[in-house]
Amino acid sequence: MSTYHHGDLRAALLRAAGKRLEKQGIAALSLRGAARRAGVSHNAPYRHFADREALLAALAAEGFHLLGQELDKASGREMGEAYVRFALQHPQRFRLMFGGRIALDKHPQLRAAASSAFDQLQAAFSGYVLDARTAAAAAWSLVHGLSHLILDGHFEQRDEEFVKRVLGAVRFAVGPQRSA
Amino acid sequence: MSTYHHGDLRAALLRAAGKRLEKQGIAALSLRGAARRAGVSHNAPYRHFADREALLAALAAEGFHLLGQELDKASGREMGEAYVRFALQHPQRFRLMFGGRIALDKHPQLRAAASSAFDQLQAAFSGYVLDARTAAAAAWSLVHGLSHLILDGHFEQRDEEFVKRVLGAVRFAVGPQRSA
DNA sequence: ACCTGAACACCGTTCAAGT
DNA sequence: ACCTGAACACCGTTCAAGT
Repeated sequence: MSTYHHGDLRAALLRAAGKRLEKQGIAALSLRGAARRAGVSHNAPYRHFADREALLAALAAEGFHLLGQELDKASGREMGEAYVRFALQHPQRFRLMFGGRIALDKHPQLRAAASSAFDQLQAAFSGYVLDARTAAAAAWSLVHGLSHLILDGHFEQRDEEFVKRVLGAVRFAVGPQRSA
Repeated sequence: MSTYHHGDLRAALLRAAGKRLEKQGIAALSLRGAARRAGVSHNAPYRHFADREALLAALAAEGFHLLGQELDKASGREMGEAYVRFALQHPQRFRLMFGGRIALDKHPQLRAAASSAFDQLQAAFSGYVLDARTAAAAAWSLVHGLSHLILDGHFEQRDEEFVKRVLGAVRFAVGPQRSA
């Protein structure tokens, strides 16, 4: 047995850190801890991650890919609800993705993963609104802010019903309801 | 001279930490560092803050009070722009206030300061919409999400013009434009 | 290439002690 | 009450060394 890590130490570290993330929160993430849990010396992770932030960036990238898959499954107006649902189901992951702990400039793969998810939101607006970019920015802001504020505990409610009501209270002025 | 700290060590620590916050970011905040800069032993801060999180909570509370003042100055529809402006002018403070680093449950003064600011946003909707709470939640989500996404660098633009265009793209369906 | 142990400079936090 | 120094258990990161 004695889990050897051949080429997959990187994967093992991500698995260990990902587990710890949702259970203990971002602050509990450490390179030394991940190494310990993967059964290697505290120094081995540096072969795969330049520093702690690189580990966080990799975990965040996983999150963006997962979010993209969830948005893919939803269509049109349900995408907003899917976005909020993702945040509520993976609170720590969501915070990691959007908490400003990672400098996007230094991690191009992360920026790519993020804007890919944004593109999907934007696509939902293409073709039927005048200024799709602006409408998409507003829609993203809405769902993103709602997610964050719920996670931070600033609303009394956090059920699906509440989310739908808030999202339903908004119309996009540049949208089709104007030319209709 | 030799700055004695009589009763104001707390204030001195907050001043030192606040300075460091905007310059170096949240991760650079430490009780030991604040003590060093205030000229006391690394242990003195514990007389005024139970732990590191209590220091962060106090800094965040300052931020909520400041945000409240800015919202006070603005009226009605300008409050949204004022909110985003506050975030862009105090990025690290804003992240501290909303980054999920502080457990609101353990710091009631912080929760109070936060919901006081929210009340101001909500007041802007009272009396002229059917469901003021829902509309206010949507409006807060919109400006909050926009602020965060701009800070995280997810939009190419971040000028006032862009902010106005995004905020202007939204109508609140429960608002007066329906019954009008 | 991949992994190791030793070392350095930082933390938060606790404790016993001083005034 | 307020402050101190010593101590403990953690970090991230670097370095010289092993296979």
